[in-house]
Amino acid sequence: MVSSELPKTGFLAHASSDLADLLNSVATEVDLEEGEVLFEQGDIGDALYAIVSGALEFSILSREGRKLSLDVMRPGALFGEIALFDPGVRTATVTALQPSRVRGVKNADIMTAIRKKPELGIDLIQLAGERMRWMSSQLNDQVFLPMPARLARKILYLTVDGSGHLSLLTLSQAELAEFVGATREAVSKTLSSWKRAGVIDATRGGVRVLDRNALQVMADLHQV
Amino acid sequence: MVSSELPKTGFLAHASSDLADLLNSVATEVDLEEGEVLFEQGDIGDALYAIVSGALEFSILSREGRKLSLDVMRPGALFGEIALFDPGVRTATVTALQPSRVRGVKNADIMTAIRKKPELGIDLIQLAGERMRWMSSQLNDQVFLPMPARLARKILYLTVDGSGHLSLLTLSQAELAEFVGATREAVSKTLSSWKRAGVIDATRGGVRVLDRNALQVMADLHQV
DNA sequence: CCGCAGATGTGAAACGCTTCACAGACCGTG
DNA sequence: CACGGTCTGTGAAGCGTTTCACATCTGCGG
Repeated sequence: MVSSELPKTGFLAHASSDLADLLNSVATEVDLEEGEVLFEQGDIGDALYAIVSGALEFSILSREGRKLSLDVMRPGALFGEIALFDPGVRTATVTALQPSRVRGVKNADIMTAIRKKPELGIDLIQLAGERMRWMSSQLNDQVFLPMPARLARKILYLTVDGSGHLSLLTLSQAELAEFVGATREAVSKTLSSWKRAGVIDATRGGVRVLDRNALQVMADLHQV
Repeated sequence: MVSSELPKTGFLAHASSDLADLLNSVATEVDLEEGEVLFEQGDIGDALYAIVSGALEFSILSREGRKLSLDVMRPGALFGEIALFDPGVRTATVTALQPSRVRGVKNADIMTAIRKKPELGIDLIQLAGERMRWMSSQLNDQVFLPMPARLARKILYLTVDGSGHLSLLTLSQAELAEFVGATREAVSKTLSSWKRAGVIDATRGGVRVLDRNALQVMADLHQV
């Protein structure tokens, strides 16, 4: 049923072993191609997932088809926890950005596991808590910050990686625009001005961070 | 320690009895005057609260002091669940809109209770799930909807009450503006136009809904 | 019943972002 | 190596909302 090693990064790094045990016993593995959708906002879902390898995008959609991307999730990340005890409509869409492998555990299996090992329930509440904090900060940013500050924050956020900082972010300007909730043109214009200032270097299909501190300043400024 | 009856409305209406038992045994009661702040974004907190009576406002703050109000919570509502297993900085501010009474249960007490009654952990994950769904919809609204649609939605949302619909919403236009994330002037102008159309009636310090269906339409429209 | 503070109405100007339109750059593929 | 499609840069006009500046209303305390 399970064929590959579970990573010890992301949320899994500090969760109790009960969670890893669960993912090693009753989970089913799913492989995704680049661009494949694991589940979509509006689907009925009752499974929690853990990322084994690859990278998945987490986004929400408007009724008119506009997309707001929120996160790029990497190995060790857990998601889909809302559906755990409130199996129902998914509130977000998850898409593979690269060929990826995930493990899913069904609602019912987690319920029985929690009744046997309450510690597991505590882990999952903590997971939900972290997600809530994070969602709350996203709402804060979207409501209170002007576009350039949101852009700076997302670039900084998406270039941290367990150990340290990645300087290169491989997202097109169109994709970045979906992350900040703005148009490609607006993103292009601010990136251009930052490039002129030597803060970043923009190449086709990617952004390289040159001066992290300067970006940090942009992220706090309310005017450019 | 506990002197008054716990309501059977809100989240408490469909939670397991373990939760009510917990709130009846180890909880401490707090009385709040109108305008009093129970906790503030940034505080360290480790308690979950249930509302016994009154009404509390749930809001988030920007660093510059702007406020986005999200909800008015009423008897039977539970909140502060993020702090449960991730005791740390509160992500929101809770203020009494009227004299209110709440019951708080500490992190540690809930942890021991869950280890004895795993069912309780399931209840709390469900609570977290509901909150997540709701936060997600708030983010969706704020990002994708124009101000008039957000205003219509908030008015509709804040005038439902367990049994049916309240027609009168007692919030000033300035307060409504904080709920929709806009200025008082902008809110005043759209309310005026709706008043002219006979959809609502605006009096000093309150809005009365006359035509719920028409408001429903405004809530879905992307242009006025 | 007067006065006054807070609540509401409304217009004009400014601003940030979108929309639209298009030009140029890059890159895989035939 | 030329072509087509995607990605990027940028200007001009438009739109919704904020900001600012007042006028007006309303209810309560003196």
